[in-house]
Amino acid sequence: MILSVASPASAVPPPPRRATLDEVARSAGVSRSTASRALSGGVASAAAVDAVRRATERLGFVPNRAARGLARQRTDAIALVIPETPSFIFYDPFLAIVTSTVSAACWKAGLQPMMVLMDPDDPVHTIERFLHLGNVDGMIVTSFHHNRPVEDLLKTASLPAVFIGRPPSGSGFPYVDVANRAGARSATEHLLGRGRRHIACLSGSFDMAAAVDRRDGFWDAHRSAGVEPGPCLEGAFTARSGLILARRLLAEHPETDAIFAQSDALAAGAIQALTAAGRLVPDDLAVVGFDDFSTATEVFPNLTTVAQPVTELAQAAADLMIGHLETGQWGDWPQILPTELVVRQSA
Amino acid sequence: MILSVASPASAVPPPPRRATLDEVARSAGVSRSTASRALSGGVASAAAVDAVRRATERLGFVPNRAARGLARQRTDAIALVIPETPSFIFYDPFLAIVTSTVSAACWKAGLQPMMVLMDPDDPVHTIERFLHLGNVDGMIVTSFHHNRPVEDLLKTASLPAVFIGRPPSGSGFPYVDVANRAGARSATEHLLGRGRRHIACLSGSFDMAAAVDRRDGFWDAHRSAGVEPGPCLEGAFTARSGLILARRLLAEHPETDAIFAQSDALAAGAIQALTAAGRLVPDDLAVVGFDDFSTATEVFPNLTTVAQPVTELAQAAADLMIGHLETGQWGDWPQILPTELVVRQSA
DNA sequence: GTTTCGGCTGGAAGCGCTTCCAGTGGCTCA
DNA sequence: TGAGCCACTGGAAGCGCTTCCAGCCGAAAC
Repeated sequence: MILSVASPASAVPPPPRRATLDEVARSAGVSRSTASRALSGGVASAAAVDAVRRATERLGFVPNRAARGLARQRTDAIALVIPETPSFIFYDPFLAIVTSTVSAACWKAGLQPMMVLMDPDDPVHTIERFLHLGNVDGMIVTSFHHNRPVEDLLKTASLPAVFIGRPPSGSGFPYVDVANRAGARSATEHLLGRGRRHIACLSGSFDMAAAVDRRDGFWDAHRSAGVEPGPCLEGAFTARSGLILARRLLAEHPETDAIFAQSDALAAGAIQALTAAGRLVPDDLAVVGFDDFSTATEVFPNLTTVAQPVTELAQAAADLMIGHLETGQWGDWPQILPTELVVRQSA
Repeated sequence: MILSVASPASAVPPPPRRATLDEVARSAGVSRSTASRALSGGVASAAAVDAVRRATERLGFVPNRAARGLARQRTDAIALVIPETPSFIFYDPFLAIVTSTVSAACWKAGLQPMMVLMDPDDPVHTIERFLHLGNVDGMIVTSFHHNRPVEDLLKTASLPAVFIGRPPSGSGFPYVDVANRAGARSATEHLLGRGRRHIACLSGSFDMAAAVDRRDGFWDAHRSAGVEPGPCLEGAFTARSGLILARRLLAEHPETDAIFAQSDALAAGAIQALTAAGRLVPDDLAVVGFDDFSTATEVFPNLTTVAQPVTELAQAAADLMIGHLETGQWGDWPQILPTELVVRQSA
């Protein structure tokens, strides 16, 4: 398998020893305690702080994380738990935004974010091992599918946790979410308002709360309008699923004149199927999506969709976690962020 | 911004204190030293090992990572450095494979992988801060663009490092790579073999070694065949770039009868542009890609492409790093893995 | 001039683990 | 029977940091 292995003997020097607080203190002419206080904002005279600061720079001192963690009984790291297999994660814009937002928030707060994924070969165990290892102070969980073992695991990990997206069962974890139900309702009302009367719903998997909530919103709108809701087909939040479900829909429910797709990807897949079947969007069938990610304006016709504030959502989760770490108290939750219908061409 | 903040008073109990080695030792009726040895495979009688194992289970003991790290002077964590902004990373199949492979390899070796991305607002500093914090034993760097500050940074971090993909300048870092040049050559030879004489190359950015090497392979094939190479257009390794470059190509070099695209994404984008322009693939223009990711069989016509063994590549990098951590020595490098031309419909 | 106070300080005791070192006891071998 | 080994063990000394606790000093209060 290996083609070439020419071997220029190791060129990389062994890492030089790092300076310790002791050395900094000595170099600054103060005690270790004072140096420590000066660095971490405890009581210390201006002169001491200054001397320590200078010594720190002179020696290139960087505090040892393990030692600090040991002494303070905290790791200053938090886990971003995404119980999905890596291959999936890398195609989901939602997770991309969540990851980068949470990471940025952590860095700003002096915390180290760590991504915890699931090893497909050994799903529960990798997470368990990580969380129980006591190397994080808390966790932010997202993209959570209803899954007893994992949920139990998170509970027994006895770590503070925040969920992004309502946990499926009433597990008592603090969480933030968007107004899925209201958003779905407004999307459906938009379709009803345009005179559509045979509206189908393409849904993500019902093991996720978002899918359930959006379906309920879809039903709410129908109930209020006194219109019989069309079929609700369950799949996944992906384009591929949209394609498949839309094909099935055309075959089984030819009277359908509108689709509420629970994600932009589902909508995009559906539009692909509709177009392939010679149906015009929005004339023959109107389509509304959910997300307002970049896909929404990359497909033709551009998607009418329910915009959800993912950045704010992730930020809220991070704030909740960070606040708890700092104060020991949970801030207000659940925080439910509003969605907004963005009308474009597809409906 | 926040819609609802009903607040069920904090329901999450404070984490219970964890058992320590001392307690395990006492419970097992041995000394702490013996317990430590029993757990980490040092010399210890079978009876002692067994007693400690049982006590460990009874007490739910999990070793404290910080304490262990402090005592052993190592963190048992390694950084996967991807100097890209998060938004980019999440759409790259190469990185998806690398990430999951490296993670799995680390877990297997008892190491904690940590993803280090670039904060777009503060590119160098986030990495610097992380690496200098001394919380990893080594790093695996990939998707590296030529970038002096970052390269210097990696050097001064004085951590053992392995690159996936040849570092642009001869920086002396151990690395693994695929045979980019040979792969590109074989792709080009395939096109020449089919009688194409006006072959263009759509390239990724030349600040990455892969783009340079693949271009060189493209030229190699032409030189050997005594054929004048067509233009080489530089962009990025993305579908969008493929679309744009192919349009330009059609306008500026209408005689072109084949395209060697340096990635599947580039090829897919190019095919989209060609199809839109009414050109038939492969009849009017043949297209060869590079990667053999899932895109290759998702576009129409299916891509003839150069398959690269990304999983093996990532595994090799992880092995190199892990080996160094265990032995203090670098294994053979560079390891250059072979590519293979997969012939499908597009050429 | 003495007491009181408050701001700073250094010493020392850990945090939970690893590992060196000097045993201890049971064996084998002469 | 005693010397010599060997396998195993516990004590103790750290790893580098934080933090409690006295103690010191000068300034304010009496």
